[in-house]
Amino acid sequence: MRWSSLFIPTLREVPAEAEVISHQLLLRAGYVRQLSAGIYSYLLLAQRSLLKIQAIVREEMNAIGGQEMLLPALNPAEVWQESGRWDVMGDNLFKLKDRWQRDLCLAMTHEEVVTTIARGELRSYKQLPQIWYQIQTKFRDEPRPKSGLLRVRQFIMKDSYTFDLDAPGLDVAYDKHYSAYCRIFERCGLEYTVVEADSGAMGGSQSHEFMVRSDAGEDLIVRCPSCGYAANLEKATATPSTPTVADPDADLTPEPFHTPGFKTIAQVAELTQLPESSQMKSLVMVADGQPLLILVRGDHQLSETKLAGLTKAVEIRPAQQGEIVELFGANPGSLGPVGISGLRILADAALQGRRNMVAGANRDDYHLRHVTPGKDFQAEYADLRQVAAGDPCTRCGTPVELFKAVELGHIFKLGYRYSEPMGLRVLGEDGKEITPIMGSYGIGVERILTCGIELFHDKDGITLPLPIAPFSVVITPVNNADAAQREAADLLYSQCLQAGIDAILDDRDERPGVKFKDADLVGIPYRIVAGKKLSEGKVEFLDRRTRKAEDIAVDSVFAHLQARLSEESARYRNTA
RNA sequence: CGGGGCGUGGCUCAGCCUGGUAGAGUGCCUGGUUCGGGACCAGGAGGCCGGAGGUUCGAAUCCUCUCGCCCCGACCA
Repeated sequence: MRWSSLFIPTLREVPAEAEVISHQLLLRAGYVRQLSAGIYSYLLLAQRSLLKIQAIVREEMNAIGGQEMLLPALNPAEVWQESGRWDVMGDNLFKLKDRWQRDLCLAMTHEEVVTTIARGELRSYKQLPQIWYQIQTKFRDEPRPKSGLLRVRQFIMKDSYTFDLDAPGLDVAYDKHYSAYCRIFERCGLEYTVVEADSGAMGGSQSHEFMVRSDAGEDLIVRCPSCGYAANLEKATATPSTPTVADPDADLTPEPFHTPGFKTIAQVAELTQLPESSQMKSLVMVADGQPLLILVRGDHQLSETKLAGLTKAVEIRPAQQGEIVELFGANPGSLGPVGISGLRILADAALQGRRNMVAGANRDDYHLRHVTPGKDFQAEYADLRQVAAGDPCTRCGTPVELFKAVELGHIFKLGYRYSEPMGLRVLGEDGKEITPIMGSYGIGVERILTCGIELFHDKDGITLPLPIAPFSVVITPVNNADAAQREAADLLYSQCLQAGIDAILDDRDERPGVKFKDADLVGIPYRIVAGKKLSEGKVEFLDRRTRKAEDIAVDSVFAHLQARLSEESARYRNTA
């Protein structure tokens, strides 16, 4: 393509609304324009890159036997009501009415639709397994769209769904997706981590997320640098660090002491000269209307995800002050487990076996010392705490690290969550009805582009990996008015076209500086410049990432380019 | 939904406090000179100052309401 006739609106300055680097560069490099909060137009460059990403996804999905479909984005309310998600998804589901006032929604995923198709058509065990997928626009009314293309209300997703006869069959489908996803992200040139993920309150036995480390990310990942254990913080486990001070080794009785105005764990630690790890933190949560007393060690944080998983509650919220006073007769800051009855008490496993700790006295401005779990109160113990950086890894004892990441893909064993209630049945070999077991698997297509930019950029702009860059090579005559330069560039450009190389010819009537800056900004992996050394029969060949430039004879530069391209492409394929 | 910030030519912003004919840089158009890292000279186009209402002789500026965008939190397949 000839740059002079393309719409590539690059900007010199960073638009004020963009804060994360990928967002800034997507705007500056003319890839996207924003239409509204969380709604973007993908211009030429973004679309070219996204199409390359989709081609890779498609190839790998086809390679595991995936069958590509295209399902409707506009769905009738009925199927969502049938699965229960019409209500469960709440405001996140875009809902609308047609001219007859019938309820419709814009689909955020397609479990309901594929299950509807499957139950209408699948009759026999002989038809299983099935892997169905699509690459399609999804809609989610996010409460807070942000960070450019990272969290948006309309986005492209590759979503696939598998139907199997039994759990071992699902394992096979799941493993196929796992390895296909690895190949996809490797072929896109991304550095990623696979982590164990929370499978949610909706059941399901196993789930992995494919994450790219980035400060722009919204997820926190726990990883052991030694044994490779990696999990989403929501689900991660680790050994609690040893309490800073050992518990008093005696059979002591709880004893109140005055703590006027000392409400936080830190303040009480200051007063008692005992570390936070010697205290019990009491939190009151309301799970589906049921109040619960939650205990964690003073220096630990409650994981609401783990609590939700344990209680199977749909809605969990902190109790309000009024509710707390009614239940405990004291205000937050002086709450504790001693003397509480008629209330379910859940304690984090790290408190089991501890003795003589400090807790609130359920009387304003008083705490208790010498509180021993199991003796002074009874509780159910479970893993409820959020892992902290530096906690010893459960497997190998190495301190774990914590980092932010962006979720690129999520694979999920659904189990019978949809097939059972929606009545998907096939006949088995023995003539009896079987409910197929399902899996669902998603990849955020724009997130591959966005993470590619987050990972690969420098002060001059984008340095996307070759497989997902919008063009492979830019050919730049320094001065387009110079006939020799223009003709050399033209020749090379037409050679590229004939060879199927994705080249762009910068034939704009601009000064060289402008063309170089733009080429750097939009991130084309290779640049060939026809300039003043053309009179000596040489052109410059430049690698965008390394900035290495070499002078090459005009008549061999095309061969050189071909060699570099195939060498570079091979890098991404060989690792797969 | 709670907290904060911002809406002024395409982009970045000044002007607002202390009301009095709307500015700069950059980009864009025309002509000329220039041509290896965002050139220079000259001329020019482009803005209901987010919207509505109010105060005032007079509002970008003061007041009220409202809409939009961004950030933090809440929320969140």
